[in-house]
Amino acid sequence: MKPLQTSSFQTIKTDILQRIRNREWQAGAYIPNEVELSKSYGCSRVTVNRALRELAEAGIVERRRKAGTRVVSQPARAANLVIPIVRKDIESRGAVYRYTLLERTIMPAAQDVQAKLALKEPADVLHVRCLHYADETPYQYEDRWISLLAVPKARDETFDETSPNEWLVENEPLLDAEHVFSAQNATDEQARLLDIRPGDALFVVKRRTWSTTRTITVVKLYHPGATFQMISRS
Amino acid sequence: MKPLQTSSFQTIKTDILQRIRNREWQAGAYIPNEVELSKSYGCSRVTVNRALRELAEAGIVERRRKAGTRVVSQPARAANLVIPIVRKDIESRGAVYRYTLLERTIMPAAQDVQAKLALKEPADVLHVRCLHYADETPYQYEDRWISLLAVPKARDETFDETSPNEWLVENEPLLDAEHVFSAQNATDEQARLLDIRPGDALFVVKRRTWSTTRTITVVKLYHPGATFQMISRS
DNA sequence: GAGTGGTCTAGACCACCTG
DNA sequence: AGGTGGTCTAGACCACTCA
Repeated sequence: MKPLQTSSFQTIKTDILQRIRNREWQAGAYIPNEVELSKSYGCSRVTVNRALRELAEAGIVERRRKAGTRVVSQPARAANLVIPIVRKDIESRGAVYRYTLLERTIMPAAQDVQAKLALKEPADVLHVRCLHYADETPYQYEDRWISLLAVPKARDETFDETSPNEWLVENEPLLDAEHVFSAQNATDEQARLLDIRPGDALFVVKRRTWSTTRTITVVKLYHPGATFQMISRS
Repeated sequence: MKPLQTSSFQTIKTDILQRIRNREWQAGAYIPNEVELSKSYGCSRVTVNRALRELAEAGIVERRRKAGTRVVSQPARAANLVIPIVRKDIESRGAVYRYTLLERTIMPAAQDVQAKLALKEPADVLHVRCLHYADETPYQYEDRWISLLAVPKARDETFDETSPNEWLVENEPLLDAEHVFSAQNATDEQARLLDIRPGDALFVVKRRTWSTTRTITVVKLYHPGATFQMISRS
């Protein structure tokens, strides 16, 4: 399945994982320090360090200076989740992508929007609602608020052809983001737009993106049948 | 918010990210190689390597030997998602945890179960259904299949007191796992168990865990109002 | 104060890939 | 064939934090 990893730090990482699995190193216990491990593995300390660092990033062990490295008792499952760009997601399934703009409004931020975008004073915001189709079937409904204080350029963009998703990736790339996933029943309007029945379960993704200080956009994505998959390998 | 990172590779990583944001290094373009970067930053190549490696892991750049390092055009959003152990999740919200066993049956695997657990021949499997409460309110309904071929010890465990979740964490820790998230409407039975209305939107997590070769468990978790949060920092 | 992990360096060899 | 990233080493200094 996976290509053979012959690098030394990988071998060491796997070996340490084995020992933890076999209870040779019990949960909660401290494992030998880097110097001792490097001696027993016959490698340099840096190599052991990399193995242990990656295990710590995976949540398998905890490390603290002076204290040492300890096996985490009940590690929470952690894994990398990838949320693709809608168009690519649809196209990778072999479907034809189409985009429709439903609304594009500029207005002063209302109380709740001001809070969502963490605006300190009232300011103009851009409200965009749109639909993404896969083979002419509604795939995702997008409801987005953009702070014009943070992205003034967005004022001149019509979003007729380009979806806000892609426009922002082009114009404000690599923002920090927070995602919250949940399930909710489709409202009448959502059902009409997505061509499903009211009450049908929707997979909802709320995304907030920001640059150093300013919150830039808040978006809610509604998928009727969407699933997210993630694989974690120890 | 975040502690100041004064380490050299962090500084370099941030600087490279800045240059990509500022379009100094355009999407799709190759950036200078490690030797050149280490000269311009006045550091060793290993330090640049670590910065670039982490950016590659974050999906910001792509690296190939001989070719070099290229800025990814439209990086898919990636982030680390943490799925805590139910009990810890509930207790961390300040609620009281309680567990109830609904069913514990040993039977030969039916066709579909055999497929789910990737069993090559018919074998006994353990079916466990249970409920997790937060402050006496149903919080999660769990429907799990355990391969007794892979975990024979489970045959002697009653799961009266300990939930299969925690029992497995204790007895078969650190398994590889695959998660699939989706939304679905509650069936009549699910609604009754979770004390909600039929049709209410449920957040569903399907988890498959395995060790080197054998699939060990398949579990479906149904949350009425559950949300998962994840934060990605560039 | 002292032990541990966190990081950096200079140099080296190798694996992989592209031209 | 040659350039690039991937990794390793030995030694070093530093930062953190526990006792």
